[in-house]
Amino acid sequence: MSYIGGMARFTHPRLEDVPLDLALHALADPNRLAMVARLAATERLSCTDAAPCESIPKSTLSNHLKLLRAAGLIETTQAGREMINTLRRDEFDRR
Amino acid sequence: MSYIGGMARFTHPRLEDVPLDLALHALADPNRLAMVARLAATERLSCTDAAPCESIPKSTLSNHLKLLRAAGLIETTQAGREMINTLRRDEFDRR
DNA sequence: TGCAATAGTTCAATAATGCCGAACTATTAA
DNA sequence: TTAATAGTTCGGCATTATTGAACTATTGCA
Repeated sequence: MSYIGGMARFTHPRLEDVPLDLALHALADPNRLAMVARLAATERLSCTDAAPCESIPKSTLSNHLKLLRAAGLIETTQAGREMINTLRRDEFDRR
Repeated sequence: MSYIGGMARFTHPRLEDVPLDLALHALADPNRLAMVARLAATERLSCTDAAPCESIPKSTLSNHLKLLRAAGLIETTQAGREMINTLRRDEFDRR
């Protein structure tokens, strides 16, 4: 039994619950900013593919994405063993 | 001998020399964000008057303003024994 | 003048955050 | 069932931030 594009596992905040300084903090890092730029250009990137460069360890990458998620900037859904990330443009544009 | 509104003592970066993530970092703090909001509303505030609340020690306050200055967001000039801060709106609007 | 008061800066120590390796979970493929 | 892939979690080290104390600069006043 398998299901595709699972709902699961990640919680996303309502935009009105994210304080502005939290969103700014998430963007206030060169690597995270680059990741957001990639997402803005590409839409739908796995965790690994979102990486701005090879040298960043996957635990750090995972943590960056967690922060961006908590800031309401990205949405993550599971597809197979990959975690697909997309930009939440509504949020991004509104700020 | 006394002079008014001295040039002195603080260096301000050229806007094009400030990386975006540095500017975002400066804003990514609730207290600094509140200070910028006060400056946006009031224009011309001394260090002490820019404080978002009483409980913040002056050394911290001074440090916050130094960061905002380094981020190109505010301009500081000396007037007597007060340091007058103003928002650099050009920068603020451009970002 | 000189002394006290005011406004803010600097510095060093502690407190708080962030990064990353290692171990772990989940899913798919063979 | 075993191995490989994709990512998460956690604990410890490293980097940053906060802040009290000492200092500098300017002004007011006796």
